[in-house]
Amino acid sequence: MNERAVRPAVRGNSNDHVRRHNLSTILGLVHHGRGMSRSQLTQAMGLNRSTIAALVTELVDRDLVREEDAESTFQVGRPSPMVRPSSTPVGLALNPEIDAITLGVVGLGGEVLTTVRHSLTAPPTAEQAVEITAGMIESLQPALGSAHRITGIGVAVPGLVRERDGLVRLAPHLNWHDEPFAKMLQVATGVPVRAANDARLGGRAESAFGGGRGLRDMIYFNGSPSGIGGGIITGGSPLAGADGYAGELGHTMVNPYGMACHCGAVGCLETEVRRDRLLEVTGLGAEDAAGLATALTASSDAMVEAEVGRQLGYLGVALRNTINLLNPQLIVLGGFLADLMDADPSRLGNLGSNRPLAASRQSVDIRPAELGADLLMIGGAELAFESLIADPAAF
Amino acid sequence: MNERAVRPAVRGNSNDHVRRHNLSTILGLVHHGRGMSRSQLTQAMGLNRSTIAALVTELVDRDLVREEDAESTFQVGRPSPMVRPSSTPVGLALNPEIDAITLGVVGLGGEVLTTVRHSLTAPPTAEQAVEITAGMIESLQPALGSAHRITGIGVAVPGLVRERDGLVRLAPHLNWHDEPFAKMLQVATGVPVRAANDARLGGRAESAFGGGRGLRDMIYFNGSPSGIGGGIITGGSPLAGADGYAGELGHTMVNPYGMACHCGAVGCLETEVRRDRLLEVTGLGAEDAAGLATALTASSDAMVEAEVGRQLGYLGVALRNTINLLNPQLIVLGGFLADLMDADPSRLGNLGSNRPLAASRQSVDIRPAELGADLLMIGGAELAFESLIADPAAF
DNA sequence: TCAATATGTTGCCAACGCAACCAAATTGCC
DNA sequence: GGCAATTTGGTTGCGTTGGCAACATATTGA
Repeated sequence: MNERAVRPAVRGNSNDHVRRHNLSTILGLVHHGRGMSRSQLTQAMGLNRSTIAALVTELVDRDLVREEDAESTFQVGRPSPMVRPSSTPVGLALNPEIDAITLGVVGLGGEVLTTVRHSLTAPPTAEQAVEITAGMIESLQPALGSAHRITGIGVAVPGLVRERDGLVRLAPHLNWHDEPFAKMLQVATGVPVRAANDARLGGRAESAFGGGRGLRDMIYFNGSPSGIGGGIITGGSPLAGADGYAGELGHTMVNPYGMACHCGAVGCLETEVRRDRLLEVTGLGAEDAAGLATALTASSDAMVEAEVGRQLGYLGVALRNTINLLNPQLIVLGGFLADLMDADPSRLGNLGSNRPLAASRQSVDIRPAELGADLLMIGGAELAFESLIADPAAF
Repeated sequence: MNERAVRPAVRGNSNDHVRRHNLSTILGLVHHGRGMSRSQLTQAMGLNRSTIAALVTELVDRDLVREEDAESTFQVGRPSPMVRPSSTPVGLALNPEIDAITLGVVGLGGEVLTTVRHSLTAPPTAEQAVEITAGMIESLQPALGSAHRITGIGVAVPGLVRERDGLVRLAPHLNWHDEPFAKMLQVATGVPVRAANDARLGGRAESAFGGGRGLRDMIYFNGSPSGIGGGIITGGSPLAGADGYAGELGHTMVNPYGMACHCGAVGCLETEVRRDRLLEVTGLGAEDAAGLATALTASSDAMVEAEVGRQLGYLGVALRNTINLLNPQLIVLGGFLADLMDADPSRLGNLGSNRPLAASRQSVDIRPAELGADLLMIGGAELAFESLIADPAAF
């Protein structure tokens, strides 16, 4: 709650601010809870019943939430109507990758309505990605019809993104350097665009709708074919850092005698813990990656066991460091890191020679991710909904 | 139904909260800025002049701030009076150590008014520390007189502290285990007590009044005789983690083939980067520690150079990890880590094989601490003032 | 049937911050 | 020295918001 001198604490009419804050809080609760009864809202916010009623009515009028008949709660008393997200506002989530561009239509409440995948034969330039995306949105328009309203586009970029303005500083696999992607796409589509690192958005998705629901301090580790990234949630909100680059868990030093990383340093987590090596030792191809988890647990091969042990050891170092540094309640492992954990669940449970401080260790749980393929769509939509939820009355 | 008794996770906002928030913001600005003119407050907060006037008047009536004649600004227009922290409210800062207990009286604005040091021949038990502290406060009372009012006590503990309730989980050098120190001291003195890790409080002090003034994302590394700790500020407020244990930078893994740490892990930063080794190679005793900086820079001894290089290398690993993880604007080195940096300033400037990601590296500055001996007194007082600043009208 | 727990609606009150006005104080130009 | 321009302080009345109380109503379970 500490306001800093550098930024105005309050702007404009503060009566408006109260209203805005309350509308925002209700919409946020309904969005992240996928629906709450009025009495739950009243309790959660500590406001008067009549105040909640007035606020909910305004959100209904603005077509941002709708009220449904009460669910049977088997409780004494008059049932409280459910307040659910309206299906009218939708956020678009975009994920440009080397072999495809994926676009999702996501409703409030984090429900993925549609996903469209545009396959590519070569990594797209930023210009191509903008053009293709604009076309995909164009072709979605009839399906969306007038029943939906697009609130924004959230782009999950496999690279470093300056979140302030959506400048892609570096996306090595796409070979993008300093591309003002958010601005380009906004000009092309006329829709507000925000962009962020993909793993960071995955973390937001797991925090909002996955294993981190309701937790204030969690860390998401994402293992992708091209490396390891992460997203940190502290105090209930995503940790961005000065420019939005925070969460680069893949570049934690785990082996001083390890290989040089493409980032210029030595012994980074992502040079030691790699999906391709796991596929290699299990004899799988990149196209069989879905079977990696079963292959790892089923295997009794010594080579496989050794590689799994080696990688889990390095992962443990990174876990220990982050637990000591951030004292999270939960660590969520996504992508192939979840497969790796499944291959020897006890190993990460007691971190052996990588013991975090006992007190911090006691309060943390390490679990695989709950959200699956839709992770980045949900995370991207969080970005797309952000300004709507921050100020529902402005829409 | 009395909702105010409970503290729900998400709170709504009401008119009362607006007032409280605005009073709090003004008092926080005046405290951290050590005084601001009314017009500056108006600009910083974006509120109406008359509103600021009413708020400042209330704070003056409550004897939390005072108004002084305007300073000459050489600007056209009617001069705006300076709003400065009142000298009435004082926070007490306590720092129990193995060889002494230090108690400070600190005014709003972070001004250390008095410091009393009680030397010890043996590390105190928690009970002894409480007793001694109560006596020290008692003997301070006449000096304080009725002109000052104690708002609280903030304890800087060399160990792990659960910030929620001030339980000292482990203070190895004091040999305290699970001591409810804050509660004990509160019962003994009748004054609200909060406790936190010493390095975390050092970070808050540097953030509020040192090199981190006005920055939203910074990290403080503290090198003490007994180890390395740290404090993290993100988004303008201290990062606590689930229980307040966040910031244990001393237990970052920097050398997998290093020594076993007392924490149970191997190769922690604080087992490799140690003040006692620096004193040893420079031929200094523990009592000459103040001369360490000059000894290190003056020395041309190869042994010294090698040890400095070795320790800077390991420190670099920890810096790289935290920069990649948290993308701070500033890293402040305190204690003997500042001496270490001074011995070879260029070394940490370009981190060599410990290169953080270029984008994150560009936005970070690495500097020695600005605050000296009063660091923990100022940091402790921040804790003591916290509830006052959060709700000035309650006092 | 009654008690308990909800919601809906209405009217009133207190509090907040703002706009508008006038007064005051300082700088800079003539 | 005088005057305009500029900036801020002081005071008052206004609009908005949320809290609260009171009463009617809906639903469940004993």
